[in-house]
Amino acid sequence: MTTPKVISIVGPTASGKTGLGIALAQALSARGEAAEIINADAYQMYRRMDIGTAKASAAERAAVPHHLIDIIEPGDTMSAARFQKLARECIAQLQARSVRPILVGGSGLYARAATDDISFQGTDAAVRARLEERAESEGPGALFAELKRVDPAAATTMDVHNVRRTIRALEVIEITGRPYSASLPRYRYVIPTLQIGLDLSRDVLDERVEQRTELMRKEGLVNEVEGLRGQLSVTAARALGYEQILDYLSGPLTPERENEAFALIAQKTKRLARKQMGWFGRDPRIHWIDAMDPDVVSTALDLVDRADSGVFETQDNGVVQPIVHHLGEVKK
RNA sequence: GGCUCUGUAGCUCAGUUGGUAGAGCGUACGACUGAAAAUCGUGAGGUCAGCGGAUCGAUGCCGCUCGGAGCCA
Repeated sequence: MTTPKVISIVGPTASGKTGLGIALAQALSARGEAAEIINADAYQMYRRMDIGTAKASAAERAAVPHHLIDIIEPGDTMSAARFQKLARECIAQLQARSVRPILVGGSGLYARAATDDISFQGTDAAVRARLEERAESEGPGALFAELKRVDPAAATTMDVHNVRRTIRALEVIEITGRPYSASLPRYRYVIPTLQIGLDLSRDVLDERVEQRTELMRKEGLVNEVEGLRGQLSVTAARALGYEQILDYLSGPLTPERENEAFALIAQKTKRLARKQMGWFGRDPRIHWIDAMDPDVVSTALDLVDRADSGVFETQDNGVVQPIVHHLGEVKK
C-alpha cells in the first residue's frame, strides 16, 4: 500500500477551513485512519496572536493534534522558505508514524511551498542591504532597468514600482549567478497531495466576514493587541486586524474610532478573501466543494477516497480542464 | 429672521483668472518565490445639488430654489 495523499484544505478566509480540517481528521480516525493537522496559515504561527488570526480553540486543538501553530514569537518573522522546510519535515514525521497530514491554511504561497515544486534560493543580508540602499539612492527605476538587462524574462513578470520584488530578483541572480526566472514554480506536486477548496458565493462570504469580525471584537481583540503593543515585528504588525487596532490604540480611544477600526478590518478582510479566491482559483488541481453544503465532510471524505484510488492523477497534473466552480461570482 | 461659509467620483477632498474635471481611499480585474493577511499593475465610475440668466461657450459669473455648517439676533 502506498502512502495516503496529503490533504490540503484551501479557500478564502472565513470559509470554514479550520472546522473542515478538524471534522475531516475526526471522520478519518473514526474509521481507523489517523490524521493530524498542519497549519499553513502564515499568521497563526505567531504565539499570542490568537483572536485576530482565528486560530482553532483549545478544545479543538485538544481533539485533534495541530502542528506549526504558535511556533514563533510576535517579534519574529516567518518566511515561505522557512515554512517550506518546517512543513516538509512535519509531513515526513507524520507519514513515518502512518498519520495522514492535513494542511489547513489560506496563505496560498505557503500551501504551495509545502507540497509543490518550488525551491527557494536563499538570501544574503549583505547583498540585500546593498540593493536596498541602491533603491534609496538611485531610485527604483535604476534597479528595474538592471533587472531588465540581466534577466528580461523576470522583468516581464513584475513592475518598476514593485521595489520589493525587483530587489529579491536581483538578490537571487547575484547569489546563484543564474537568472531569477530559471527557477519559477510550476503547478506540480512534489509530495502527492489532494487539494480541497472551500467555495462559497461572495454575498455569503461577506456576511460571514462581518460576523466573524464582530466576534473578534467581542472576544477582546483590542485587549489582545494592547497586550502585544511594542512587541510585534514589522511583519506581525501588518497582520490584518492587528494593524488597524494598533492604529486605533495610537489615538484617542473613542467609540467612534473603535467602530471605524472594526469596519476597516471587515472591509479589508473581504478584500483579502477576494485576493485568495483569485490565487486559488488559478490552480487547476484544486477540487472545489460547496462550503455551505451540510454534508461537506462526507463530500470531502469521498474526494479523499477517490484521490487515494488515483482517479485524479491526470487532472492533477494539469492536463485536464479546471473543475467548474463559482469562486468570484458576483450574485446578481 | 439676518450675516458668512458650503454642496465636484461610493467616501474624504483638490481644481478650473469661464473652453464640459483630478487625487487618495474604496471597488472591479490582474501579476506575484525568502514580509504573501505582504508587495505591485490596469480599468470602471462624475448631466461638477436643481432651475433660470448673461456669454460663442458655464462646473466656474449673476439670480432664485433645495440641502449642510457656523456666527448674530
